Amino acid sequence: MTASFTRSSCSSAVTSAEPGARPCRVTLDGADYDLAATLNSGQAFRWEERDGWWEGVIGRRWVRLKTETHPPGGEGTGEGNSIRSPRPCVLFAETATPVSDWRWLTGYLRWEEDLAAVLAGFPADAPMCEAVAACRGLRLLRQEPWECLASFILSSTKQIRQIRQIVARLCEQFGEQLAVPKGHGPVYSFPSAGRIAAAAEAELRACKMGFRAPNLRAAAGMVAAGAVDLDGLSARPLDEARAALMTLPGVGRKIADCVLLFGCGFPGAFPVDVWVMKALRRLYFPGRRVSLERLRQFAGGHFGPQAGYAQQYLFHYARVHVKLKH
DNA sequence: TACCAGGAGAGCG
DNA sequence: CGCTCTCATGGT
Repeated sequence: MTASFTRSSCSSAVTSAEPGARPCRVTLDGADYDLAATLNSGQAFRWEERDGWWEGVIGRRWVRLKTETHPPGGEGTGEGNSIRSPRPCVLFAETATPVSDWRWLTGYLRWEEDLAAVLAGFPADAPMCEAVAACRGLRLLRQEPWECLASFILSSTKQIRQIRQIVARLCEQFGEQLAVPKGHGPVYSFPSAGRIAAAAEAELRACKMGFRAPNLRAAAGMVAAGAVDLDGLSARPLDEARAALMTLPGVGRKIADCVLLFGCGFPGAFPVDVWVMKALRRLYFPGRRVSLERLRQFAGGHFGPQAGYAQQYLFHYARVHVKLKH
């Protein structure tokens, strides 16, 4: 099942003297997409919920999103949570400027990905079944590699909430202002590697990124100079791409795997952070001492070709579970 | 107050 | 190899 049915409406006036200010809408059909879980599960850091919409920036476009999910059997089917029956889901999207081709959006969201096929590749053990049941509709995104890389260089030993604040300051300070509909506050593009490389370390530290500032600046310089070709990574073998990323300062195994999974489309990349580490130990090795490297080894063999997707379910499941306790 | 946060990298035995 | 320490900042 793919989301092939598209309805869109744009103002066709192209000669307007006002840059922006002409909203454009589209409606896309799909299935099983939890926008809140997906945009708020520590993959991307620029989405905010306002008035029932998720507002954010993709590339150089402001956009806001909303979904409506319909139960497949109509009324009277109760809360039956059968994994086997996908729930139809409609996406509403609005931009500030005219759009004729929406692939930049469907690609970012992986809107047309067959989630059931992905889930079918997960191991059928109890922990994964629980995670899948608890995080229905959770998706991976396909982000721009540079924004993903820079964001995760800033992520080390930071809470997700703070990563968002730092990224917001960085964009406000060094990004370019984008068109928004009337009544909305200003938004900014994610600054290019060249722009960040040209900034002084003190300017970056003013964004409250602390000791990560020299790493971000140096990594930006290497990317801007072509020392690491981010857009070429997806065509290389996983191990090679990872090694290339790890030549960048501030990029170790975990952050490299985040970029490979969220930005470069490697489905087998499996980032192990403190949350996933705790989840793996508690769910699969209770009462035993297992090293980080051993956990990675286990994950690579146990979760199959969609290991990265499984990791996102474990991560989100672990975080939501902790939040429920408070 | 003490501890933790989607870590990395250096120094040590 | 595996362990420990530090880095900067804000939230609980």
